[in-house]
Amino acid sequence: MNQMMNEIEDESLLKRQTRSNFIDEGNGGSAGGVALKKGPWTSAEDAILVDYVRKHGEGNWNAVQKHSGLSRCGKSCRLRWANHLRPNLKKGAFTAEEEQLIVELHAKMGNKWARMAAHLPGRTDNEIKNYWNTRIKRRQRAGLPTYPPEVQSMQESQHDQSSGGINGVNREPYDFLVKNSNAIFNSLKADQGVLPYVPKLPDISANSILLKGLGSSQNSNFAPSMLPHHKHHRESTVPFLGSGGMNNSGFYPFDHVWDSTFDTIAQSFGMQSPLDQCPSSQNSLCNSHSLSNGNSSASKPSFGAVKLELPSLQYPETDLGSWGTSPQPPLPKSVDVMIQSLPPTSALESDCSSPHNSGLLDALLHQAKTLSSSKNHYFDQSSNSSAATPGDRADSSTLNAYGTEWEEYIDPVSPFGATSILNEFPAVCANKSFLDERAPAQAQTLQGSIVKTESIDHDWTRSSEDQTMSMMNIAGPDVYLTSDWFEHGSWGGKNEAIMTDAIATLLGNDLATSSPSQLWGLDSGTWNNMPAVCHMSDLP
DNA sequence: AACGATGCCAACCGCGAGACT
DNA sequence: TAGTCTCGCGGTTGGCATCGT
Repeated sequence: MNQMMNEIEDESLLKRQTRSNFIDEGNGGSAGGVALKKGPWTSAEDAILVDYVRKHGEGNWNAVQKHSGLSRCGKSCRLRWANHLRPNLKKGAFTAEEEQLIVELHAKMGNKWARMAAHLPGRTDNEIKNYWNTRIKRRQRAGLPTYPPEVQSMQESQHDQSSGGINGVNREPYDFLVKNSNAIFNSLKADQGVLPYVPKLPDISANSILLKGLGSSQNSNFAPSMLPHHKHHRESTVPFLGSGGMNNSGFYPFDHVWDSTFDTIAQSFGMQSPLDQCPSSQNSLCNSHSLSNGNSSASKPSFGAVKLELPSLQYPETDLGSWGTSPQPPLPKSVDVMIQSLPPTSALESDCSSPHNSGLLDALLHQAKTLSSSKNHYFDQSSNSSAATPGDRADSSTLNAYGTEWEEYIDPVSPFGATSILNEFPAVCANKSFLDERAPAQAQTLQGSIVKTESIDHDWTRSSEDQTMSMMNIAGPDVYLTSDWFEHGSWGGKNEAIMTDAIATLLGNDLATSSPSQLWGLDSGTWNNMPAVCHMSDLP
């Protein structure tokens, strides 16, 4: 099977390479007399680079060319690694939530793509930049303002509230942060052993950070600290989470910090965010997420559109099994058929799926509303969850910065309407164990964090709110985050049997047969001997 | 079916900042 | 302290895919 896949992929690679005449060895400059290659990367080069990073870790990129024989400059290697090869990259179309966040972040930061990427775990600055540029072009062509009115007013309100924040009226989010961020930080610290690309977190408590500088930009934004940007101080003057970043409710920044943090944590464990749950009750459909072509641009239905996320099109034959990619299950033909036949009205399209379809601006407005609503709803419903504390719930109302209305979701004419979804996709909404439903999505990410679910998740969550939200209370990722199983470092490889059992419980036996050590390409001995916290350079 | 416009993506380039010598 | 190295960021370009006419 793998061989067949590789052959197919090789063919497409060859085709691509032939098309692009990519090798430009003559112009690539030289290092030490060796002509440096430019243009698209081959799978062989990828393999070399991956192997090098596995052995030596990230950094010292110029040494890659010297020591690995790769005819690429260090810059090129770094770029390739950061944008395509590093683990936990989220590929594919931006979710509506991410799009919304990008707009908001850009309103705050401008063209600071790297900083924006820090708030979008798994996304690269290049991706965001490309997205923004095309989006701006589109909007400018349409004669629309760069930012939706909500975002613009939010910007204005930030200035108005520059004296607000922790000492201001709205202290609740801060209290919540203090209460819960230590747990998050602890989780992240433990996570470092599992997630190769989560850099070392400073050994400080979130509490101290919050106390020291929630109002100061330097420390308040801990999302970037989870990323390997060692020089964040460079542009640390732009407030994001700090008091200057508060909106009218004072809760907006935390909303995003939570999203970002949660996403990071969830991704580290191959889980989806609460808004990104694999909703399907049919494993086939869920599995299809990892296999169908989900390269769903804004112009395509994104319902259930998730693709097998190869690091790139040029990445067909690199054996990344040791990086967490286990052989993918066979693709049921019916899955593709089903997905391709999905009517466009079900899509959570970024540009034109608003109920009114009156244009880009309306679509963005609609997005903002729906996203806000979904967040509110999740937090409201998951009252028993450790992820949704009373503070959360209390402040969920303040998430209504965009004047959201839950009723939109059950609007029968809305593309997000519960009835329409239920009617059109009965398989999606068939009743089944929530654990069973969640399993495939989690499994996909566990196998390498290279697949993701897309807006299908939002749609389904809304459409089957009653049953699913209650299930989330016991099955949400927060449960795992706060479990002893996690805290005590089982993920770090202390006990593979426990790990495997846990995965079996969570994912079902099929997927759990890939043990953690297998997922990481380690023999069980190595796995068991690994420290609870390890780093990529520790991996063989 | 052909063609142009547009979208999307990957990669390169130049520059600046910090680290190192 | 100055020069060099390394890294990361943002801007830009080029090529393929897709869409619309």
